[in-house]
Amino acid sequence: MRRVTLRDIATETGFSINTVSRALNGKPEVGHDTRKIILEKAAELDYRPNKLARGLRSSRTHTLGVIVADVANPYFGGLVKRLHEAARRYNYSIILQDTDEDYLREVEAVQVMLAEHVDGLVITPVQTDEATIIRFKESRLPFVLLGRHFDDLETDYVTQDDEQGGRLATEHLIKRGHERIAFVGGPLSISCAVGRLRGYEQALNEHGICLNPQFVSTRSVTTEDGYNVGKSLVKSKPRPSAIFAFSDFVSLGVMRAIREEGLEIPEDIAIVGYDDVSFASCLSVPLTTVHIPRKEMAEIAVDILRAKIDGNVDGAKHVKLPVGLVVRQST
Amino acid sequence: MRRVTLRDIATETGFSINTVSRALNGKPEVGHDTRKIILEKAAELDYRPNKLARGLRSSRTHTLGVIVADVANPYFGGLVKRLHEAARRYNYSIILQDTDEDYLREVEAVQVMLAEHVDGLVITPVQTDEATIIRFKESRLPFVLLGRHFDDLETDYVTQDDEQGGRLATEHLIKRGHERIAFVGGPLSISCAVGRLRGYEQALNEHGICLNPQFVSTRSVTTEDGYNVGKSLVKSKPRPSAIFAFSDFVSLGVMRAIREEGLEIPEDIAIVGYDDVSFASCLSVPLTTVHIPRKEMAEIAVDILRAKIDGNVDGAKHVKLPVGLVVRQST
DNA sequence: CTGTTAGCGCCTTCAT
DNA sequence: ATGAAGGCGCTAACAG
Repeated sequence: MRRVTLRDIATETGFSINTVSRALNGKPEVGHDTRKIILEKAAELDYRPNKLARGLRSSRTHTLGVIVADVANPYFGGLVKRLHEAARRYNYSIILQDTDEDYLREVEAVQVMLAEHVDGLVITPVQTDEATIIRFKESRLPFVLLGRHFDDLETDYVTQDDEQGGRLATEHLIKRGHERIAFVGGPLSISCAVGRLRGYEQALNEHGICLNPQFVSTRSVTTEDGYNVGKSLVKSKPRPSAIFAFSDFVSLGVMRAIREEGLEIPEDIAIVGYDDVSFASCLSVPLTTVHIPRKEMAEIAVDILRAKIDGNVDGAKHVKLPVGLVVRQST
Repeated sequence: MRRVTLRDIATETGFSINTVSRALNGKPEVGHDTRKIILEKAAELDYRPNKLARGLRSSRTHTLGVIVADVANPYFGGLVKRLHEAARRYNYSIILQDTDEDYLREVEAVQVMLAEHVDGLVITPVQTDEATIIRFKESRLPFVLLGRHFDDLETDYVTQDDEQGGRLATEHLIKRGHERIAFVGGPLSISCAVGRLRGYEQALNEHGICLNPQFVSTRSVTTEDGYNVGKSLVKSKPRPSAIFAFSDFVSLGVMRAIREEGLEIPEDIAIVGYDDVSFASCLSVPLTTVHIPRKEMAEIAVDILRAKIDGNVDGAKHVKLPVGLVVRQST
């Protein structure tokens, strides 16, 4: 029950392997009848090309590498899903590597991708430094950063507009009448954290609210972090009347801290998250959050890669997509 | 800036391509010094084998296929993460396909995996029928079902013990003094749904509680479903004092329905979920739920696959791992 | 111990 | 419009 190869079709139809190959690849220089016969036989035998052989020959594997920090996190999971969808449309397969937020793993993942001869690479780093990225550029493997970028590095990237997101969230709270708005941010080594903080500051500024340093922290990534920071915020005096959190996961922690103090959301403290992760709408108090256009981001990333793979490059592409505020009941 | 090949190392060291290959592959029949020279040169040149060529030659790609229903769902995301970890340990790469719970996509995914020449396949189907699976067996590609199985099909599988899970959850509620325990189950086309229902029935039986058909439904998969079923349960008279839901996602919906009626968890209605998804512990009322040993499941699945790939087979393996109850504040 | 020979399945010349 | 030859990079078989 061996695999069907070009040779099989060749012997069965009487043509040469070559003609068969050409017919199957839709080359123009094949006789009409010949092509028909060959295609029929191929279908009959359920021929499927051997990607390995093809890849070896053409040095194209029709495979994209995807490196993410944590697939178990629905934020990345969603991204991976979209990437897969986009890639599928062009018959690209996806090789996945999870770095578990670990820098060494990321380096390793890159090596694997190189060994796999992926045609292109999407990488969604979270907290790595630039070294990996620089190494990339040297490897000449087409790649694009997703959801994060480095200001001082000339690479292609597709991100959400975090400044806008920060502004949207903060302005929304201001419009609801809040002035004591706390910012439970992420570490500033993450580019999105910086953008969101800037947006927050801008919004306060524009509305003549001065920033209270006590209300600003930049070290939360997990729910746990959110809980801890939330705890101290809730106990501070005066306490904030609203909180803008780095992510929906961080929000979960903050919400819990708020509730543990016997306070109500949004009556006592309003809260806005970020990411619009799947469960955000399902919480007991559905979470107001910033929606990231993951689908578009994934599609654009794949398009950029395809262009680079096909050699249609005209300088690095920098795409920053607008985000949207999803107002639910936590504000 | 071409890739380094065996030939490069061969010419530079003066040995034949072959010897180089053997040295690099750790074959015993290579001289000590020779090996040393070759390894050094390989390191110096930063040689990395071409997986395509290797795969073509040896018909082993050192790649595992993973087909899941929805990576964006943290349940599957977690599974994928674990699979990746397990595979990584043996230097297997992972090709991912997301079926989006769609049967046709699943069929397509299998084709892709075949074309990719993966060495083995892990498949985590949700609601497909057996046709895909049967087709597999014919393709002679080593595969293992994860988290689900078919009673009447002789295949390898690794699952959690859903009957036990159903029993654990129900017994826990009974011990807490509940008698009016509702079951918000999943469609019985999903094997886990069947197991959980059986466990539920058994537990009730053993404790002499008779099953109230009004309290049993089997059609919830999403949070939305949970919400709808929850709504009607909450309004029924007498209403249940506890609810055992098919999954944590379904629980979210049920919890929301409960709250909307102005009832408290767990005081008015206790609730137990299933899956122990990442956010279950972070909810305002942390969810009591059944923990599935995903890590072990993933590891065993990979081990089974490795054995099959290496031809060490001794009949289909059926592994059913015990689950555990994680008691939190929703009960 | 090491080298030679022979493909894996495909595609790209070049010839016919 | 078709065929023959060569090779992508690697490994397995057989010599020496």
